[in-house]
Amino acid sequence: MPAVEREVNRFENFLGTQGLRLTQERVALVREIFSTHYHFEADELLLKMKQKAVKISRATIYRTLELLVKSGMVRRVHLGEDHYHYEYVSGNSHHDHLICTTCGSVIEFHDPMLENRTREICEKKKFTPTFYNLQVLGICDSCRRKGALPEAPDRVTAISEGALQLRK
Amino acid sequence: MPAVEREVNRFENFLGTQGLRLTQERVALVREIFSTHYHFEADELLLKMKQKAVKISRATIYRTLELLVKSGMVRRVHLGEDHYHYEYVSGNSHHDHLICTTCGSVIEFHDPMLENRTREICEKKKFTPTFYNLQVLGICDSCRRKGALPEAPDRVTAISEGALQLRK
DNA sequence: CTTGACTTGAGACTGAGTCTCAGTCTAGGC
DNA sequence: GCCTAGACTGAGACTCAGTCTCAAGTCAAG
Repeated sequence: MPAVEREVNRFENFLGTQGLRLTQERVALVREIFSTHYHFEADELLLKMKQKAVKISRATIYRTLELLVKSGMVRRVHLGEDHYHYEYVSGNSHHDHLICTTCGSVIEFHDPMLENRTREICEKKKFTPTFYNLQVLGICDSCRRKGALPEAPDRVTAISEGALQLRK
Repeated sequence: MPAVEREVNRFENFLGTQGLRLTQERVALVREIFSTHYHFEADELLLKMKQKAVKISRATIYRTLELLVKSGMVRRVHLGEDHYHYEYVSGNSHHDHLICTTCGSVIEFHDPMLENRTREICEKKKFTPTFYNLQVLGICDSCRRKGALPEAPDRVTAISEGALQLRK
């Protein structure tokens, strides 16, 4: 079974446990999400479906995304901009993001050492963690080569909350 | 000079370098921010000023916050909810957040080991970081004692982007 | 075929944040 | 003291992601 169909199946199973149905709309969305996108926005999805002449309303998109998040197949993340992004979860692996403030590209990484250290800190503070999220904003290699400056004042200010003064 | 007035001064200096003026409204906002709040929201500020019968419009609040962010005195952060929070920057120290999904409280911490490791990762990926931000969502000690469960499905889903499936 | 629960689209609504514009203020030049 | 340019402000319109409502459609089970 192709990977996408496996995801459709997974979603159907989840829906089953909730007494919900796998409809045409939901199938179409899951296929779209798991075949082309990795990080995406709700509106982007709406647009894509419109382009493909698949009629799905905004409400349904948001509703389906909510279900996908609940099922654990999709995750809602902040990538610096002021609205949500979504990413699908493959193999449930946790990862963090390096986000280029010049071109918007996202590099993922996973680092057990960071994770362990974070856990240690939580223990020390008697905090029971359920989820953690590390974002690093900056300039990716290819943008730096093109001469992008770390300053990028507008974007950085807009995104990232006073980054400027951290740099000396 | 009391701490708050020192901040007013700092802001005035910044404004000066930009050819901008320190107005009554700006003074009032800086005083408010640096005397009572630590993490706050724009709307909260609007409300407080209204309660104190200080007439300041929403536009001015947002404009002033933008200036404060630019000056580096205030930082804009995402604390899980779907709008911005602000925090003032004292002594420019970087720190991260443990956010309780039950009571909303925020514990700050700073860990050089994490910071170094993050820097190493960036080097490895040839990424030039300008800012980083680590958030951990979970349950604080006092909520846990009161029996709060890590599940808190609604809030966690709403906030935190599929946290549920990370937990086994 | 009926019932009841699930699903959908359309469009109204919300709320944070932004923008515009006309009027006000102020520093600096005369 | 008066003028002027440019900074500043409030009111309210606007935007845009996301949510909600409601009437109509669909489907499974009895």
